[in-house]
Amino acid sequence: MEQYNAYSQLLERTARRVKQYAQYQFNCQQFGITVDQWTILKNLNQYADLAQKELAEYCGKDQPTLTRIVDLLVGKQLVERRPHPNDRRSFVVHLTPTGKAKVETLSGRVGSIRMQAWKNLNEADFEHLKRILDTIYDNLDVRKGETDQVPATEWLSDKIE
Amino acid sequence: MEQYNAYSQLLERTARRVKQYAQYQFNCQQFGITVDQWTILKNLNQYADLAQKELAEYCGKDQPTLTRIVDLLVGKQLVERRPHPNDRRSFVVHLTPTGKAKVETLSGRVGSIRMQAWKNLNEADFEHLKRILDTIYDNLDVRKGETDQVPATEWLSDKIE
DNA sequence: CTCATATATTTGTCATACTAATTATTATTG
DNA sequence: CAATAATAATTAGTATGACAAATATATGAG
Repeated sequence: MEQYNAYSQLLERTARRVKQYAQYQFNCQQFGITVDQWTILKNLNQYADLAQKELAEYCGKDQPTLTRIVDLLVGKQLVERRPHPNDRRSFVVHLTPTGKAKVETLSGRVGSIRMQAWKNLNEADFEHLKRILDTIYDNLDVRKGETDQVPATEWLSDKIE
Repeated sequence: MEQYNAYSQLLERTARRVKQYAQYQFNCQQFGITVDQWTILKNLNQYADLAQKELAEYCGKDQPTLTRIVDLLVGKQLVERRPHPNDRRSFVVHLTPTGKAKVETLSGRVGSIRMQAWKNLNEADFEHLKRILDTIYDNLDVRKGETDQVPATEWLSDKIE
């Protein structure tokens, strides 16, 4: 039973290092944003003008966290909040021209940075990993069946189109 | 190249859920500590009276983070700082009787909680996962060769003895 | 239509991660 | 031995994550 604790820690430790490595490279190369901020910009560029709730869903963040990241991006003038056409409770987040330019400039460089993690691994490894992580994710759904969240599997395939 | 970004996010998202699920159960069952605090107690119980730097290494935390977690555990009277016998810069962290009792009480229950993540997976999956995560971890060693850190593989095998 | 309920966002609080800088002490070098 | 460099721990600042509560608006039941 002990080993499950160790596996969990291994997973967390690896994820932390992946993020830390990316952030380190972002800093060295003076991207001027954090890895999480990049995630927001990336998704906005892909899907364009999402409400914050949707954006949070796509980015895998909760709403308070998203609000704060959007605040920072607004401060950097990379995105702006626009009123939602049908719902005055809601905002649509829009990439500014500066933001769009940043996505386009950095896209390839982020890709190279991310790639570093996956050296020495092959397609079969990716498939294994994807299946295993999806299984874990679904094992831990606290509110199973109650919500309309995107199943783990679809979520990923959406990203890599 | 895009897919590497998505894999990284998948990994982070899964790790986050594993931690969140465990913390949720800790809270429901009123363990009175966080998952990260548990990691410290667990390692102290296993290795006994480590200097903070060593403890940080074993737990996969950096030193500032460890300092703060130890502060919280001292506040809960689960551990205490003792002077290091040979080095006055350093402290040794010691499990109090209360702390030791807590580790013993919770050990099995934490194991059960952790196990939940790994349902529907078999030994081969664990082996794959371990190998893949270790590969990633070693791919991202920023200061390769410069430090005496524990290689990924040994780190895990140490935990599950 | 009105009231109760649900939803989108924000704010607050605590815990953790990373970086840089500070302090006290130890180790090294000339 | 004295000056310098290295190390253990701490502190400070910023960002993120989880959760609870507050606010404004929308929706649904009667």
